[in-house]
Amino acid sequence: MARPLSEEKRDAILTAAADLVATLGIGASTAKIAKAAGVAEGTLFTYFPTKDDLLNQLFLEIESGLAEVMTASHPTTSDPRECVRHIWERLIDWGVANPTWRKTLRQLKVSGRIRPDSLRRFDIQFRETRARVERSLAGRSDPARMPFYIDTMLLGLAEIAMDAIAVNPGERERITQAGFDLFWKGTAA
Amino acid sequence: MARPLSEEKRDAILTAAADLVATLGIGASTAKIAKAAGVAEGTLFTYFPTKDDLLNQLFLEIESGLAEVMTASHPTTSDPRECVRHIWERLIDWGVANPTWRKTLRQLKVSGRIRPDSLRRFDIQFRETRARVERSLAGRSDPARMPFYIDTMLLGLAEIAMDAIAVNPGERERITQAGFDLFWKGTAA
Amino acid sequence: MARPLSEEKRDAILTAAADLVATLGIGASTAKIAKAAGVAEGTLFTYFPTKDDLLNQLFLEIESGLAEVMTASHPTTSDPRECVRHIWERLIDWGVANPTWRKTLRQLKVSGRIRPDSLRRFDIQFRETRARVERSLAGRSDPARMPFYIDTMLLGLAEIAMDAIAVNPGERERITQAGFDLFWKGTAA
Amino acid sequence: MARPLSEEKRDAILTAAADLVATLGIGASTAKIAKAAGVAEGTLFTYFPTKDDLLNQLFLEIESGLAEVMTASHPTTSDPRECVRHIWERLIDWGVANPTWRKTLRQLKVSGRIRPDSLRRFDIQFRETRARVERSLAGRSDPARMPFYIDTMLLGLAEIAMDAIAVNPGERERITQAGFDLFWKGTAA
DNA sequence: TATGAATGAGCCTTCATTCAT
DNA sequence: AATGAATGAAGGCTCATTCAT
Repeated sequence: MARPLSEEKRDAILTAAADLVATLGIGASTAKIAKAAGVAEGTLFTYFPTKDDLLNQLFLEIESGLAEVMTASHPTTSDPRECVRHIWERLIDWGVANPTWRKTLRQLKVSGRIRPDSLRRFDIQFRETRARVERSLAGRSDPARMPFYIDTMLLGLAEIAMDAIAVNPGERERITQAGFDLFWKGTAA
Repeated sequence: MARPLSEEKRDAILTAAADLVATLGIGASTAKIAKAAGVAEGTLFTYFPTKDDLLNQLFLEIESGLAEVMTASHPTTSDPRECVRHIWERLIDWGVANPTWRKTLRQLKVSGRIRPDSLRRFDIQFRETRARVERSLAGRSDPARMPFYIDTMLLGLAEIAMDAIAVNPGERERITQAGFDLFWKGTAA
Repeated sequence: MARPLSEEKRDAILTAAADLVATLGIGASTAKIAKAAGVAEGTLFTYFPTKDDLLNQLFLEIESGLAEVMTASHPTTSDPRECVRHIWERLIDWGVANPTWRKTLRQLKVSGRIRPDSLRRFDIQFRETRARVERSLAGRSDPARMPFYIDTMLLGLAEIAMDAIAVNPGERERITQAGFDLFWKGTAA
Repeated sequence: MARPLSEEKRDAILTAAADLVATLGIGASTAKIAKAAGVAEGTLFTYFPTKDDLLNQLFLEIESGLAEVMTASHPTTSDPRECVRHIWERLIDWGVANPTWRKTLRQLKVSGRIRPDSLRRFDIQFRETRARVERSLAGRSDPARMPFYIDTMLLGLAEIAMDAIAVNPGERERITQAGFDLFWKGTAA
């Protein structure tokens, strides 16, 4: 009757990893992560058999959080523009509220150590939001370009906007607005 | 009067570094880089005193190449749209022609090891192109948003487009077009 | 609760270090020391975070041993001359018994890598012996010269004598005697 | 008809080596020494085929200087005590005037890289001075102990005194006096 | 399960020496 | 003779992972 793995410790490790990866890149050592999490070096490996596993779980955890934010709140209006705008703002809110996670995410994406299936998982979680955006753009955007606009550009633009806000927090409102306008006008047929 | 530093070797090191950083990230070891460049481990350090120096030079070299491409060719028409389109296409061309350099650049940017002055150097080299874009957008874009459009969005969008093309080379034409349209329409007042 | 640090290994490392430093100087590599101690290269650093730390601990360990020898045995007589002589002989005994430690000590002293607080620690350990010598010289030596005689000359002379014995082991008795006479007569008022 | 070796460069290298060895120990790199001497890295090796050769030459050069100082000046009196005292003071003078050389010498002696024949050479140069001391001690010191007093103790004591002065320059007079007294009284029969 | 000591490959850098110029 | 680029073997230290406790 072995002691069960502690959710608490798992989270502590993940949080510590996020912090250190954001700061130091994926080169952050497992030893440092363990210490920051308040667990022993070896304990980390009972929760994540491999550093790669830890990194992948971290990716999943963060992307889940982001997807959740998207799914959690629905716009009250049925106006297409307002609907996309609502999503856009949730995206920006998330980025502003979680600067560390964003940095971590960037490091992870660039690291080449996130497995294809980890990447795919995100698409699934994002599916519902995606559908809402698609409905909102329907009729006013070239249907052939829809995947490009939604899968490639929407998140890409949001990231750029978040970066800009990170550098210039005082401009948050204006950047959010300008970014959204660019997307909305740019995707019109 | 002794053997002069060899431009050839310097370039070989830089090229090898670009290849390996693109593949392995900035964790690519100096030993591997030296071997790939066909020089002794120690030789790398007579050309670049430090790994950080190597990384910064690499950044500078790549950004210079990009800036040069922008500056080298001028549009024939004076039509503003065509002028920006010309620049946009040079950007995409460069990205498609140098996929390794793009990957390297991303790794370097995210690494936190590029010195501020290296980053600033790029702004200077890009200044002329920037001015041309500014002139082209003048009158049709909100002046207050100009810096955001040019400094933040133009290159950002181009990068997203390049990524999309890298994943889907057959769609090059359509992505290039769609990306440009998004920018051009999106930046209208 | 994990495997405890092993006193045994620590000592093996220290002993190996002493041997190699005596022979090769402080340039002796940590790799060689680890191998000689029968532990992995990395293990050395779990016992001594830094080569400098190893060197300082080594210094402390050796000086402690020496100080202990001084403190451990007390002369039976209260005759001042015999008292100093007793100390002098303990000193020489120690040197003869531990030729490697003496060589190591010399290397360490000359290396410039022993921290001031490591040096000071010895003074403290030596304090009791020092007091005994001071009492023995009292009355027959110039009080103003006392610190010079005890702190500077006593140990210095002993070292010279030990060196001479090391070169000429057969002369041990005579050198010991001659050295002591030199000190005793030389410090008379 | 090749260019002859330049005495000047040789000296510059030797001087630079002395400085750096004093500061850094024999670990001082040939590259640093060459740079400090104002010559190219390779040039050092046309003057000294090997680092060991350089170190041995350095030793010889410094010991020669010291021996020369001893031989150069003769005491005016024929009083034995004054004669030894004169020598003792030359020794101390030299040490105080050349702190760097003393440090260098200590490093070299301890390094184990000075060849036996280099060591022997000094004995020869010192022979004349030695004879003078021997004559001065004759009659008042135990003849059997003469070699110990002169070869071992005289220079050893002088070194200790020099060290003490180095630490406490203001006490120069007193230390010189106390050291000499110790030697003189201590060597009486 | 939790701990942290143990491991040895690998990392960046330095170095004495050689050799093309 | 003088120069300094080229070399590859160390050097000190870090790391992901294993395993005794």
